[in-house]
Amino acid sequence: MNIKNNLNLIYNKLLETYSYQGWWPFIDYEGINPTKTGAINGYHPKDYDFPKNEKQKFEVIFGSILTQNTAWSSVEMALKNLNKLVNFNPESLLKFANKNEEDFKDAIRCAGFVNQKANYLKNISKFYIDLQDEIPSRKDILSVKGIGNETADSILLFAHKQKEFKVDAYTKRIFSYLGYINEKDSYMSVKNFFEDNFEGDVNQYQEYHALIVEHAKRYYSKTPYGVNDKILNEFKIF
DNA sequence: AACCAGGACGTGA
DNA sequence: TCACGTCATGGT
Repeated sequence: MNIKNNLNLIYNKLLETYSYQGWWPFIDYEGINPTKTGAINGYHPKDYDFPKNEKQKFEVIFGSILTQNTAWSSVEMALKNLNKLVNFNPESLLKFANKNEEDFKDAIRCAGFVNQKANYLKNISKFYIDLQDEIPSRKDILSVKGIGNETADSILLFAHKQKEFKVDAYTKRIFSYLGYINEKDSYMSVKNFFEDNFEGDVNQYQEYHALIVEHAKRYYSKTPYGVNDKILNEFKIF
């Protein structure tokens, strides 16, 4: 059993099944991918040249925080609300959040955890205002309160196009079901597993994560996870 | 009406 | 380290 090869074979299988996912979605970009579950706008299949500007970069960064344990449809509404109140840059957000705390919270309330996320958005904004370099280190991003492993990789991979594999609950469900990892493995061990064994560039890192989400939404959202997953059944290794 | 959603943090063992 | 409670809201 060649695990290293299997991670690439699984990637190919998912890509063949669902095609290009066009992540990260943007609220002001009209892409089309009718096969995707949930929202169909904002995705840009097969185009990896994002973010195209600073505004989109911070849309990814703010969205990465807003989507913590939250459905994307809710995040999309929050971003649309926010877009009417502030420009997607750290100075604008921080200024508005401090002067109009309640309006700011009302805008993002639909994404849940409003009190926490309001603070997290202000924290990351301060971080980028003070940032000296163009691209922050993973360690420095993690020092921001509200940015954990997954959000850090989300920001690095989709906002800064850094080759960091993003792991989420779906990733663990699929690959523990198939027998490649254990459900309770640490974030970093799963991340390292993919980075050591999946051969792909930064665009394929983005695509793999998006494909995992698409696949997991269909077969790994209800327990027992994976029982109806016939697509990846051939890759089970136990 | 319980359960889940593209997690992170604080606490106590 | 690690398991567990908490954080909020909307959809199914």
